[in-house]
Amino acid sequence: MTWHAMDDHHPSARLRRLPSRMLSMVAMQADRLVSEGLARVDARKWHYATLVALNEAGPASQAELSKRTGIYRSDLVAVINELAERGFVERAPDPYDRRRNVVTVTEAGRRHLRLLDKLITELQDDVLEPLTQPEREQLTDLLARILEHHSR
Amino acid sequence: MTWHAMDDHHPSARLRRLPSRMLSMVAMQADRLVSEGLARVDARKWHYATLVALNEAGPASQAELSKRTGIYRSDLVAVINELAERGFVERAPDPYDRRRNVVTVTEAGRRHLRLLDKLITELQDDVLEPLTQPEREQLTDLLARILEHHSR
DNA sequence: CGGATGTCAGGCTCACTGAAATTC
DNA sequence: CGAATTTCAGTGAGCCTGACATCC
Repeated sequence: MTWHAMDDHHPSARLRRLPSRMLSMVAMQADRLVSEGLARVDARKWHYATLVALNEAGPASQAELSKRTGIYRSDLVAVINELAERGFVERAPDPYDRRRNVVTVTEAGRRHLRLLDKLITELQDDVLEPLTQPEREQLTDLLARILEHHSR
Repeated sequence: MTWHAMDDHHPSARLRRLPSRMLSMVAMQADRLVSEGLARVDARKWHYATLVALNEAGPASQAELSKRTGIYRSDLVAVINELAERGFVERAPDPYDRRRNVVTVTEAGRRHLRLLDKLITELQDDVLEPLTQPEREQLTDLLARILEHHSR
């Protein structure tokens, strides 16, 4: 839905506690915090997702990366372009399967990932600030169960 | 971020438990369920939000409705158009303040809202299916606190 | 005058589709 | 051949800005 800042607004009681609506709004708040935080170091969420995937499971084709990160194959092109421009990954044709590109993290990429990891951790902390540690775990558990349930 | 169905994919462990990412994904799942459900009766989320707001607090100007629902005042125009086309609301110039329109629910609108209310309740149930009742309350409580915290 | 209101015309991002070209 | 891969072009929705005319 289209909600702007609800600072001084008074949505109806029925709307205020609608789970799907709250999920949208909280997701939007979280997204904003994370995106703005990452923008301060000229990064985007996808950069982080891609670098994490590459770092944890090694070099991969773009199709493989798409599966690991959940980014669409068609959108991954631009992400890899951006990361390559910044020198964080290298894209080279796969000699064993010439349809593919092999994407590899560079040393600069690994350095950048360490920075992003720190930043992301802080930003998650900002998002969840009002919750205690056990509450945060509760939230992620509940979300994980919903997520898994709707992914068959 | 851009995630498609993650049925058979294996996102890295670090990504899988990222709160902001989980929030985005669950919100997207919920949004999809709700939007598809509402589409079956030719309705959109905004229709519901607007009808609820009108029904609970009475006729209002579009600016007032924007505050109640969180829909941008520029986007509300189209929503009111759609609801008016379907005969669910009436838009009339306010005789006491000629800048404004007064938007009023019709009887058909009230009937439609009762239908939507039933539908929305079922859809929330679908979204939260894997959770027990106390867990659902826990989730909405946690979300409400985050929401409120980031709205100053 | 400053400020609110309804409206329109865009902006940008995001999720997603489709198709073409190449290679397996 | 059918299937997979990269890439590009484009759609449609959602969020948001800006501007204009009108009226308080």
